[in-house]
Amino acid sequence: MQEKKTFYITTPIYYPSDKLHIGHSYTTVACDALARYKRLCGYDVMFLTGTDEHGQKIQDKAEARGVTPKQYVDEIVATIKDLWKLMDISYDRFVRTTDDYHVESVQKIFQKLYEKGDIYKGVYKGHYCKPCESFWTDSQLVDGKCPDCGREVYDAEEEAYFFRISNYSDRLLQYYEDHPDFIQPASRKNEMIAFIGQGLQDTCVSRTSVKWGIPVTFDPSHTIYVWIDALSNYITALGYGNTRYDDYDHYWPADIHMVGKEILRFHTIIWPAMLMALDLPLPKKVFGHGWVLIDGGKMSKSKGNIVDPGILCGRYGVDAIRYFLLREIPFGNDGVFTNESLISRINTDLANDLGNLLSRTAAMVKKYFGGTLPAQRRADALDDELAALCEALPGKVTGCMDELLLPQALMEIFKVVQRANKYIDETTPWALAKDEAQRDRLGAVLYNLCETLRYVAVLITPFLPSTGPKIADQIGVPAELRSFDSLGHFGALPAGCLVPGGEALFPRIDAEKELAELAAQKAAQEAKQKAAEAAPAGTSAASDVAIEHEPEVDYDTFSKVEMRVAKVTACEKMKESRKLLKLTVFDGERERTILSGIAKWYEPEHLIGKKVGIVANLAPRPMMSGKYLSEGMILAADTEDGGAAVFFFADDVLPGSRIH
RNA sequence: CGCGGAGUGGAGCAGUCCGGUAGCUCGUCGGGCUCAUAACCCGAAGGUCGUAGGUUCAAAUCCUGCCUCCGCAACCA
Repeated sequence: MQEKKTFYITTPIYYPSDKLHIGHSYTTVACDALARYKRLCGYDVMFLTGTDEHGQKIQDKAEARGVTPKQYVDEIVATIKDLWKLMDISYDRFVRTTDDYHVESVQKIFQKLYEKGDIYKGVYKGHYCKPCESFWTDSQLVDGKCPDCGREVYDAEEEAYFFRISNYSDRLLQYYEDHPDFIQPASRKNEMIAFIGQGLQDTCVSRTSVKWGIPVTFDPSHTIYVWIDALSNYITALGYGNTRYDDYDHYWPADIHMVGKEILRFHTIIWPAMLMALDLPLPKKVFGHGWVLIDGGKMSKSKGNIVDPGILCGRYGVDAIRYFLLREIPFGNDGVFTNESLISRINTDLANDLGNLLSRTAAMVKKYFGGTLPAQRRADALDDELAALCEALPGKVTGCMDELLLPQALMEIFKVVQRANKYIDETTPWALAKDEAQRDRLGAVLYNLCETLRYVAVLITPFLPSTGPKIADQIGVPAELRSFDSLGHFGALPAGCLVPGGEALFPRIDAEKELAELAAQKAAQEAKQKAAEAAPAGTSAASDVAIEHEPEVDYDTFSKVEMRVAKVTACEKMKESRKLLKLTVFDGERERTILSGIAKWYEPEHLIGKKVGIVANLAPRPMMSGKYLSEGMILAADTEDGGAAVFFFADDVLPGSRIH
């Protein structure tokens, strides 16, 4: 017996420092559809996802919460697995970078690269400020002195391990040339080539300052930094360097690494270089997909526009959300999520076209034939186009999937749905039903519709895993006719099959009402939030803005922050920056310079003469590679649109007054 | 001159590599049908393809300048 062809596909491993949002769902759902499709086509599929659990940020968050880092990530990983279960993600394996076997493998990989000379112990040459216990590079110094305290610094070195990636520039470029499909979409390939062209710096692959990480075996004061730890998950999860799994030889190299465009560089430069250094084959394809944008911008907490996939699935159904993501986001580009477009997709495609086609077909079989299709059928030339379209569909969808054109694959399926709706108009079954002589013809028409729906049901299942079987159930498709192979020729559905029908697949949404309700919910949440802000002691349990809290501080700690009123004496735009305004303020004693990222929302002339709040004892900060020094911070709040609102004080407040 | 993307009917996009009647989805308008989830089917209107020049028999498409928007990087202490 011939061995099945394998297909290995991976998502990035996600960083569990927060709840996942719709963007993570997008990546994962896309991989899931591909994995399911390949399984349907008979491939031996390995679909890997997981979490990247080390690093400073997790360490900090855990500390703030008063739990160990492991406890912290365990909790979040549980919610991630719940989300994937909810979203019908059929992953075969879930790798965590804190898993023992992964740790063991990563340590071996690090050691091997070190022994080969691809990792070497190097130093950051720089400058050390003893009182501040801080390490600075040349560019960070201000006038050759410590940027924090302005004191003298010593020449010093901090040790770290480096990966000799510079050695691999030429081989990487050569590989791109020999494998034109390695980086997808092609437009991003040029970016990567340009990046390498600038010259690759050896990458720092260890930290001494981060404790929450995998220790370097032969030098335990170092932990392994993200690249080697995280990227290698794609092979450790197959058992490379460990005994937990044993299918590295079976599945590697990966067919597709699916990643967001922001991490494409690491997957097409660092990761292949690592594999070259390990003398391992490279993945066949790295696909950098676009982002799910909200109202034309990136999701961000300060904008309060994080879309929670769990809530959406609860409201509209998992398959509706999966459909939207897979259909609406163009191949390799960014796509925009709005409630309007989501509802519109659900109504027009899923409810009107697909759901209604099933509903009207099942209703007619029931009405005219009591729910059982007759064996007596009379064909007509009108049927040919529909049948031909169905028979061509599996090939078309496969073609799209091989090219990773997921929206196009769905469009092909829906073309058939639309053709079937048109077929009903052409054949007018309700007219045939009035003429007893046309009974055979009517039977054929309804049979063809059921058979068309069978094709649709089978092929749509990888995208909409619960809708496909629901369609098949409603037209009584036997189990053996739900396979890809059963789509060989149009007409396989047995005669006399029972068509039970059922509930509407996707109830139509009253868009106006729904949008009004969503708006009302949003307003209610905002009001709740405002109320919570007005009453600081109150608990704001529900809010669509994820509020991140700092650990509680005592009064002494708070009083260490010296906030004062200052008068803006001068203010100008900076030609080097679009975001920064350079303000000169009088703080009661002296004038100081503060750079503030509010240029987008304030004109300099509107600020001059105003009294603003500043943090007066914030350590001065060199900016723009040390060209400027910012001596403090202007108090401002985030606005709804992601902008900033500066606090202004009344005329009778004197510059220098303390703010408590 | 830091890097990159984008500007096409009301909205969102394709077409641009390889010049030759400007296409799709939604929306609007008109018609048809009544099996169905006020769903389905047919038809129409609507665009000087950001802008100014250039190359050409011919430019959304190639070249040059300019304008606007958006990411990224330096940076928002």
